[in-house]
Amino acid sequence: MAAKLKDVAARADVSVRTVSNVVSNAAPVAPATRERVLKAIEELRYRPNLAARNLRQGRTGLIGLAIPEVRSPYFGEIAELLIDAAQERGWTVLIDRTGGLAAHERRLLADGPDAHSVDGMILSPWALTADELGRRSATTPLVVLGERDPKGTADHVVVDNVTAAREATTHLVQLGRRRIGAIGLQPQLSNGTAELRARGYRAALAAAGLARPPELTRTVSTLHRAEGHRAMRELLAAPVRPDAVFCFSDELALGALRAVHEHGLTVPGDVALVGFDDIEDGRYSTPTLTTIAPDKAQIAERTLQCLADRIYGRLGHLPARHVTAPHELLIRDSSSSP
Amino acid sequence: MAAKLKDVAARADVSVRTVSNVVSNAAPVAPATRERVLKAIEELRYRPNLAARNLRQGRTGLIGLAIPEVRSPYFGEIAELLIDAAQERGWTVLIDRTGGLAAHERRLLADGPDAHSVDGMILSPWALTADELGRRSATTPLVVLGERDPKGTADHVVVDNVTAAREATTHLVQLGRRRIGAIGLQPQLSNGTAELRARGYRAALAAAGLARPPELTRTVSTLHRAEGHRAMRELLAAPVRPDAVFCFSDELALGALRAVHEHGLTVPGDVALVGFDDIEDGRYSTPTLTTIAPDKAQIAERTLQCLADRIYGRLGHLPARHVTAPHELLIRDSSSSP
DNA sequence: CAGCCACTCTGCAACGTTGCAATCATCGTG
DNA sequence: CACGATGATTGCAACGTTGCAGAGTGGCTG
Repeated sequence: MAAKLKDVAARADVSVRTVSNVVSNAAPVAPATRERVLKAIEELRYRPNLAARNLRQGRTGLIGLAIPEVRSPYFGEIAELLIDAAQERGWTVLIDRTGGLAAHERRLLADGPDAHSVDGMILSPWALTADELGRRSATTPLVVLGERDPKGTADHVVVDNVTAAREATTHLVQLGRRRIGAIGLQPQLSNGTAELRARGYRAALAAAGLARPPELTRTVSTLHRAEGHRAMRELLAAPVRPDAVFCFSDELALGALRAVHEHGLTVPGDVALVGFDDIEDGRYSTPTLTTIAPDKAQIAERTLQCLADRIYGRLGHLPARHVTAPHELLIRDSSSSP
Repeated sequence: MAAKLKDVAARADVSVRTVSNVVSNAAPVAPATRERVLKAIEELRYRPNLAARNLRQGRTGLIGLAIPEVRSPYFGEIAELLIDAAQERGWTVLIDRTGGLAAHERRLLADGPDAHSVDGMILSPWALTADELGRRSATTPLVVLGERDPKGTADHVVVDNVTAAREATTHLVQLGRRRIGAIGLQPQLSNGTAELRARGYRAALAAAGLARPPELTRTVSTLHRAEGHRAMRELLAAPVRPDAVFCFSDELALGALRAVHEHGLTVPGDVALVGFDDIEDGRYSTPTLTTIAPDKAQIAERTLQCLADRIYGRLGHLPARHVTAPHELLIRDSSSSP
């Protein structure tokens, strides 16, 4: 049987309330008393009962994190940083894998994760439209990762996808490439990210006065390697072969890289590649992968900052905040001309 | 204000207890009454308060998962499968990243994750000795991932590391390789896994009558790519260069792969490589990576099976179980002789 | 020395749920 | 028709904690 406040109180010969005051620093306690209580706590190995505390305070100490998948390198890295940032603030993260399913995401918005009550939610939506996000009725503080409706009711933490994609594409232009393709469009998803990156891609080509033949862009169903692999094979099979491709994720780029090699061509010699996300894999692939690196640490930090502000009500009912985290173009071997 | 049982009861014109009975199926309720209650629940958007339920029942519905890191592909994949398996059983997984620190792991064993109470724990120890695991005083059901003291008090779910490592090494022998190195020994860790794989590696060489010069084995501080990269560089710089290397993880192997390429050599032509874990990255690297593939789905499933048995007391106080999940040697391009 | 204040400490009640035991209605059976 | 069995429903208490209001103690001030 675990020790409770009552047991500690009996042993230290004080009231239950005083023990509680020591434990949670709710009211001043005389040094001598505090000492005695702490000793009793130690001896009985007392640990507060979270369920009771939560019931009383209406807080759970839990943060819900809903992401499409844990195993993907990008989300894995983000999840880890978020978990660390949450831990620093005394929260524990409860992970919910949406699998990118709209129904699952919708349920989360309405009910919270797994029927567990949480103090706040971090959602990385995949299939949900900005509209649905905006209409959400739940009152749990929510921070959305990724660009969405600016008029939405929730805080957003984003990177500037249009600018980043433009920079990536412009980099390829400056290498002297002229048939620059793109892999990663997702017209079937209401997910705005792919569209924003596509916009940056087109803007860069337009600025360079380059043609934008539709056969140089490929849509994908997921951002996984397999899709990048398939898409690149299609591009290489077409009559007009690209001499560079901007992939909307590093995983797509790694799949594409493999397809190029299988086709007997070289990277960056025949085809230059740029990815997006700066996952660790890209630093050890052959060749290493040029990529857009979002500042993930800052994304995590600002996300929790937003959440904390909402939970502790520091923002009152201010309108939703839009935080843009910085990014950087990391030029590595897949796009350097040796 | 969220609706509670009382509100629903008032609206459905029944007692609080009856609503509770409908919600938790604790006692039979007449169809008509149930209907009325469900309607009220719907209208008021009632959701049970978990904190109160937990307080009353002494259960939390939470499972702690403690792993060294979330971002690593292997643990990410395992975590995802565990989360899914837990969800099927109505549990929510709470992830605690130990960072592979002994102190952190020790604290977990004593206190549980983040001072949150959980119904059960899954621990993938990194730095903890079998001895410390065995001396654990906490009574929370615990399942340990990875081989440890067979006399321990906790259930274990493992793969047969010795056999797997022997198979991997024997495969290299059968390719005709004679200077077969190993990357991944971790003598500084009490973690038994590396030692077991090393044992299998040595056994295979001994069985083939091959020499085992110590300069062909490399220790590492972590299982990351960077360490594999460094270790392989050292092996290639030595006077006796290996013609094959068994890496104790796929990440090590991918780092090693890069080092081989940087050295102007080819895989598998000059050096054949075999990894361990079957992470997704290895299926898309160039060349694709031969590896030992543990049956991760089964690891997750059996782990939760064990945990459920403990939590629901089906096993009573039976001695600790040792479950061995199957594995498989997947031969891919990094070790085929084209 | 009365009066006040600051500092500690305390008891009570409540958070929302469920286990327990009791009550009430209904039905089948001897 | 009486009685027990069965089924449906209920009230009370308790889980371990903290907010609140208040009591006790001692010192300082006027």
